[in-house]
Amino acid sequence: MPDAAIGLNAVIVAVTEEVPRILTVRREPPSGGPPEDALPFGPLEPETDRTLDRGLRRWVREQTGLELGYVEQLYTFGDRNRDPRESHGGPRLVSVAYLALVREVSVSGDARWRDWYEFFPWEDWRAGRPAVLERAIAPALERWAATAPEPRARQERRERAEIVFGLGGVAWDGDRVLERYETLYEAGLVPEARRDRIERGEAGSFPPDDGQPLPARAMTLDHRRILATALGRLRGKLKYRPVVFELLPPTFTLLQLQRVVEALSGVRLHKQNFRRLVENAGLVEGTGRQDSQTGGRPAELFVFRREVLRERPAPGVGLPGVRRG
Amino acid sequence: MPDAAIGLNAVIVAVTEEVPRILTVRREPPSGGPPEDALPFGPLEPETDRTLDRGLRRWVREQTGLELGYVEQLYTFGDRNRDPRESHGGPRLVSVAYLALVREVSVSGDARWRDWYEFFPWEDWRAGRPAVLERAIAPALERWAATAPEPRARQERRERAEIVFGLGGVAWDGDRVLERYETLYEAGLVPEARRDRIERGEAGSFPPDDGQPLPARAMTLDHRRILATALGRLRGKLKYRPVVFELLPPTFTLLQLQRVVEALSGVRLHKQNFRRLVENAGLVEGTGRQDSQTGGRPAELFVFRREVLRERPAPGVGLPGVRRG
DNA sequence: CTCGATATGCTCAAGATGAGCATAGGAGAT
DNA sequence: ATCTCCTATGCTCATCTTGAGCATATCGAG
Repeated sequence: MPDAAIGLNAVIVAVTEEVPRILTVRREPPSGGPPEDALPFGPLEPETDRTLDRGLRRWVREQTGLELGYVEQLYTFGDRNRDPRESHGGPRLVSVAYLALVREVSVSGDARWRDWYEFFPWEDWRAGRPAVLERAIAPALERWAATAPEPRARQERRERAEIVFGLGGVAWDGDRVLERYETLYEAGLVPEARRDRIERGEAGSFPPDDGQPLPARAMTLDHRRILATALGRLRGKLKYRPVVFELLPPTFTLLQLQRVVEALSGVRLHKQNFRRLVENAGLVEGTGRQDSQTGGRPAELFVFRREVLRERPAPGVGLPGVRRG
Repeated sequence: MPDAAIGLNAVIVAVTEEVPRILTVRREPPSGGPPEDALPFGPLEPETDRTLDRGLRRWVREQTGLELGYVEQLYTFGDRNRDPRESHGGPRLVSVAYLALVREVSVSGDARWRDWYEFFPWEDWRAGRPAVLERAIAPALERWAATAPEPRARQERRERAEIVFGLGGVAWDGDRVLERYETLYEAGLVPEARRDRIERGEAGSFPPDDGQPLPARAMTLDHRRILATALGRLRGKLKYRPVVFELLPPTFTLLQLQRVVEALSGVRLHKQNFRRLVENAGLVEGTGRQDSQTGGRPAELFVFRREVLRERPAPGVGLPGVRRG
């Protein structure tokens, strides 16, 4: 049975000051050149790592000094030539990606926290519909659609662009982060699409926008795809599992909770309805104590109510009162 | 970088005559003995399989003659000693499991279709709360809880049993298939738990019910765990993506649609509300033609409405009017 | 043409959601 | 002291969704 190497990637998420952040390290790209942002990653040690997530925890500890708590498997990436070294005799690299949620924010080594919306500016609707959508994405996707050879394919590309980016009257669906990234990749609007094609020797003239990638931070290899997978999964999970609390201190105000949910989902919520939902769902419990750092009337401090797991089949925060863009 | 072997597993689902079926093959267990049920599986060929799902399609074709359509990655299983051959010098085996939905039901080789509820009888609530819950599962889990060494651990086991199996007044959550299977595994109520412990040389006296596994069909290795993962994922996905239609002929009556949803989710639905939901959601479109095989008033034939993908962010069938057990 | 069976239409109460008004209770400025 | 600016928190109300069930339609079989 032929062999392959198993890699482990971690998307480590924290939210501080209303900014969702992910932990990155700096790595030289395999083809040489200046260091790029990367997710913490490393190989599984088949001899010593009893389970995949233990291997992951070991690697993260070694690279960043962080002890992970909540961890969840995301997806396994195994296309050939994810890493260009494969074409030069390297082994087939299959990577298992994980999502981790943490509270702490002190890291060591070359690790640093970055706002995840630097990598996906079009995903943050908290200040309204991002301008990059109309200004850059919509016209570039229209050029992409127009250059398809068949009328049928042009139609399909337009439809896809409208559905995933909420153009032409279609509603925005926050969870489709990965579909949006993949559409941009196929349209040649992210620099890694071009880089990958060059490395594979397929530098055709095909996608029209190769010269002007969108204003967003890139990552090494396919790490931005992994990040998009993580963001989409987390946004979805928020709605039916009480995972936000992994990102909050043990005690918090309802506005803090709301801000974290907003940071992750990328939309602003209606405050009163948010509280009603969270309280009626029995997700939280007042402590009687107050937080006077609010700059206004002091807010009550709440804790997560574990019993909710007994009472409700799928307790999550939902997104009450999303402001329609 | 040390190497490992990549395996690919397929959970292939079809629904015929209101029975959800999965495709199994017969395989000798690694330790010898009579053949057991297994999921179609085989190694990734790093040289020839460009992507993981291509490798999977190739293997399924070779083993069963089936061409897969809809395919979705489920989970990657990588614990050490999933396959006992590892302890005898074999390579570390990491398996990527996939879910596939098909319509066709003719297969070749030693492949055969099996009712998936044979493997999980407690998951089928269509004829009311399964008797095995009260008769066997609840008391066995209580024994398991009672034998925990610490009072705290006893409490935690009871709570877990109640939450995942809907005991003691907790509502049944159809999606938690995997959590239920894993609870039974830890409690020693499925034969593979005992088998794995013996193979690892840990045949302690610890779980109390080792002698009397539940009346359910087992599978080789950890394939029943993979199957539980698939069932849970499919039940969840049903609610927010129009995947049922992958299992139906292009044209169908609303009752056929309802029966397939019921077969998968394991609960009976309120008919009128189901139609209202499905029609209001714009998931289907009448064709004007009728099916007169109903044994009653002829039913209109419907088709899936692709446009729904444009209109709704998360179109799925939901489960309106679940009869509370 | 009546029975049994299923399809399909409709109603109605209860609950959830979207949106906004109104009041409460702090801190800092005047 | 009191005014002003904040944020917290309580409450209302129209609208939509859901759960449940009644009533009627339309077929085949006897």
